[in-house]
Amino acid sequence: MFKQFEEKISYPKIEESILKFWKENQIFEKSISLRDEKNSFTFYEGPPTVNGRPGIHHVMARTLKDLVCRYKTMTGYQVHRKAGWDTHGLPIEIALEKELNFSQKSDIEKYGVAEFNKKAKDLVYHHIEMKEGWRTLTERMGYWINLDEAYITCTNEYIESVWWSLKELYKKGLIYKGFKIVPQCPHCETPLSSHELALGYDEVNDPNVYIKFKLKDEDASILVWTTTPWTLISNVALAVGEDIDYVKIKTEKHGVLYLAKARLSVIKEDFEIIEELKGKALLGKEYVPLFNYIPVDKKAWYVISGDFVSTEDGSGVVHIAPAFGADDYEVSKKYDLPFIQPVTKSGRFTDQVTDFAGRLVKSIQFQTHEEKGVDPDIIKNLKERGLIYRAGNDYTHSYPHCWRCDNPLIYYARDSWYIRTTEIANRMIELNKTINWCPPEVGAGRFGNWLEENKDWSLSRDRYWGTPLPIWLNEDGDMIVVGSIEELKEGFVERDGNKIFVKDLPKDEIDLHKPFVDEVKFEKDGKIYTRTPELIDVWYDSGSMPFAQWHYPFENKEIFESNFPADFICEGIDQTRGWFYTLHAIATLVFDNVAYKNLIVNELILDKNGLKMSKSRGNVIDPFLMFDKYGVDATRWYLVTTSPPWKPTLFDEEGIVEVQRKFFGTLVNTYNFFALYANIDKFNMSEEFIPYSERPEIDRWIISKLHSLVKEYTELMESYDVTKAARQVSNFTIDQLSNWYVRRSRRRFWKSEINANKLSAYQTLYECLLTVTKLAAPFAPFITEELYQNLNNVTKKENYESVHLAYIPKPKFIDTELEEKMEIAQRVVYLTRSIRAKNNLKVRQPLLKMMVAIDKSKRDALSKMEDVILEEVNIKKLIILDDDSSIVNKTAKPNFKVIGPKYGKLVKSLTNAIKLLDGNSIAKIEKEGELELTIENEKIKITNEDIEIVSHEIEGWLVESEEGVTVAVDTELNEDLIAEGYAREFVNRIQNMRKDANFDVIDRIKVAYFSDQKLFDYLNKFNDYISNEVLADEINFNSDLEKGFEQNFQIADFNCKIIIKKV
RNA sequence: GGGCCUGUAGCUCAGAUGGUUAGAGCGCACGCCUGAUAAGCGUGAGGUCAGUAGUUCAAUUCUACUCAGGCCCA
Repeated sequence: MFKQFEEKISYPKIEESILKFWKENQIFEKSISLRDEKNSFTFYEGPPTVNGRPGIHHVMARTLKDLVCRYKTMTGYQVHRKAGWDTHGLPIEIALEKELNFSQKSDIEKYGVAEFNKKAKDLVYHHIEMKEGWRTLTERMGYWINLDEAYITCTNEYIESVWWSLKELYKKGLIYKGFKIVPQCPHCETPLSSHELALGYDEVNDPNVYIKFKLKDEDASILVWTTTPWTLISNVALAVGEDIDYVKIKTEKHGVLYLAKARLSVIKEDFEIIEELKGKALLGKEYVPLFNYIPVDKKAWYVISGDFVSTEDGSGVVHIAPAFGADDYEVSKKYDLPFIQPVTKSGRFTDQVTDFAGRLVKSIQFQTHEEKGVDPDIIKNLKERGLIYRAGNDYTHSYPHCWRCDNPLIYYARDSWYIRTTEIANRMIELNKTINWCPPEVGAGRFGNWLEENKDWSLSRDRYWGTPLPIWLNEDGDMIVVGSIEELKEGFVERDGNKIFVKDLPKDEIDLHKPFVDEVKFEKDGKIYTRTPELIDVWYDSGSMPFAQWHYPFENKEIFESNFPADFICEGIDQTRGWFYTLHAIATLVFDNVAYKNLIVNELILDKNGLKMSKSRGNVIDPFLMFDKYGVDATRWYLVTTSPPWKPTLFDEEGIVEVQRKFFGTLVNTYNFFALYANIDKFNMSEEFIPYSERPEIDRWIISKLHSLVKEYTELMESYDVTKAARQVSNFTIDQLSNWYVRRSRRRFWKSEINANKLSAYQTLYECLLTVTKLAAPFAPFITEELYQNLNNVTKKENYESVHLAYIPKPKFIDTELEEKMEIAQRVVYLTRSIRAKNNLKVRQPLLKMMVAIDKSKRDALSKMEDVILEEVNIKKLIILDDDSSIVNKTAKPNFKVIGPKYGKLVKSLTNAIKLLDGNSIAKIEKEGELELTIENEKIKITNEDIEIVSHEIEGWLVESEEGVTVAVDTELNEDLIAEGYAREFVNRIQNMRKDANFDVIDRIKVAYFSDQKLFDYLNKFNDYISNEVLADEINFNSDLEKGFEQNFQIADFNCKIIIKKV
């Protein structure tokens, strides 16, 4: 027996039981072990940072990852997939600082690095395993990935692989220490890399200040604009553009000022232009420094030239502080300007800056409190000295913020370690061209541009919880780079004044983290090497996962080699400069290869109003809530089908409801219909298989449609267009299978004894259901499993334990001609229904005849579909009209695609001429294939191809027309038709009563009714028909049935009481 | 300021190698059908395909610019 679904299905409940089934039978494990290892498809899991709870956007990315892997499995590939967790770095440290109530970085030192790191490790493991955490989400949503052998970035093995790769880079001369302007987070007291910078731009209001720099040798000032007043203390020069036009103006209040002519709009008072001059003329002018806290050793405070100066904002003069800007630093080297660095790595002024010593340069939000920056006080100071032209705090722009603590960054000159990625930038660009990006524009555009502007990778971080930079230095700056634990063992530690070699330490004391690694020292040629204290960028960790997840090259050499590069990865667009970049950069650096061949980029998920989801707006969607309400399948299906992954998705719960009702509801309903009748007929696919060629037209049609679907689906999936693939499955199920095939074929299931025709219907519907189930399986893994089990457990046609171990079938029976035929039939039916609807003619009322005018080439197809059409529209006779039929009025329409290229400019006049052609001329073209016309004094022979002939009305009939098909319906009724209509009404009432009375579909009944004699006269003619339809053994007029089920009706003008009773 | 994407019905989205009637679902109104039945189907209202200019016999589609929104970069 096929299992029937209850009327009210609880999808979440089914999903729970499927999860159990998978677990007990190890289906996931089998989906890998049962596939040929030589036919592998490699997927890399981008490790989420295990920090806090997962959200709906994680469900999106994980659905895409999962469905591609499941699909590949179902096409025969072996798809290994290791989960991974990103466990190092600032996000974890910050979460922990919060927990420990620390307010600044130095608290960690006070607390003890060893203890801090131990806590960090505990925290990440807790986040992985906690309730409603990562493991729960992954399992509940059916994301199949190996969680038990996940790679975890904070293990010794992982770090050792990372170290190995760094040593490889060192050997290639790609690692160096440099003094550069870097984005520095004063809160976290660490530099960030440019890709981290990309993660944290925010719209903010900054100071908008115009300052007067007094010139030494004339009574005038240069007007300078800045948004960072705190950098003025380090000012050493002013830059102008040599070719920019400047003006010298006189004002009442502020005296004589120099500024760019194009920026005069900043002067809000009356002024007089005294002189116009080029920037060149200003070069060398000396000015009085604003501050002199710090003595300088070189010539400073004069006007220099800078090609970066623009007149787009400000005053057209840029103040130069070499310690705080990349342009400033570069130009200062060119002019040999002094370097003033009065700010510490934590963003505070040094004691040298007496008035502001210890003050923060920017406001910072600490865990416990906010501390204000120094800008307002500097402005106040300058104002008191009359040096401010104008000061506000209203300059709105996007400014980089720390991606984890949200505080504004400062550009800051300092020492740090770099990877020379610029050396392989061209190679990265080249390799990138071989990657299949979905969508392509992100790869060519966003990522491509990024590669072209490549800067060296700022690798080091001044933090605690992360992979240590494996570099040891001696006092001369000579370095040792450690590439493995073996090499580390050559070092020693000092314990109680004793020197102990690392190799002699117990194994569990060797922890590739701070503070242990800092203890280790090396001795070479009599010199002592100590570790440089920095960690590496956490993004380097995740970018190393292709090899580090396998502890390569220390173990698993073959596995790594056969699984590199990945065939497929999939992450959010925010990873363009994150993981996508670090994977690509490291693969290019270490292996001179790509790290992935195909990738799907997914966009943000917004709320239904298009706003970003955020806790403060309260519009965050909890994935677990969706799962409990609608189930995982509907949520997954909705996310994938509502818009392509690479377009922002507006998340609307209503959408899930609709998906569930329309697609899943229809699919399950269709299955239930099948199960109902198959059970009655004891059908189980053990019957003789009826070859497609011997099946009725409608069966061959749906089979052909099904196989066309498989073909299209496969093509789309192969090109990673998963949204379209799923939409096709849904359209087929709803429109073709349910609304046409099943509806058209219903009678075959519920009528008559079992014969070839009925068997054919069962076999056809079974195949459709089974195939649709398989196609939908990667997207909706649960309900498809349930359906597959229900179908296959009875028939035992396949011996796969799970739909996910089955194979996507190959399309083999496609009959395009037949599909086209049915399309014509469907069009005729729709047109006919439209006529009936417009004229209020119920379908239950049979009509005598209809006529169809259609192009010659399609007449044959139409006549083959006659039965389907007539039955569907309840009309007795179909007349297909010939060309020379005089009842059709024909006009001609130009076929622009043909005449356009042929006649060019004549098209306009020709169009008019064609539209004016009369019936005779059209008939002539139809008969002779051509007609001569004179257009603008040119003789033109138009042929059949040049025009399209449209039949648009039939005299005296109700007519509808569309795309070259014209349908006309004869609405005249006679007594027989009326009688038959009544009989149908009567049947309909009884069927409804059977339903209301809860009779079984196969129960036989007796019928009795009371009504007008006239109605009886009509109905009596159709007694056999009625009995047959309602399974009645007898029908009696004007008699009663004891204890029968009775109801009163109105049939046309007659009142009627009907009583039915089971036999 | 630069790059990329988006702009089609009240809403969510399709589509068109440029061809004269631009589609679907949801919502609304009115019908219909129903032995799958708390489904289904049809009809109707609703669109200057963001705007302007250009290329073309023909532009919603191609090009340029403008406007609006998003993401990214400076």
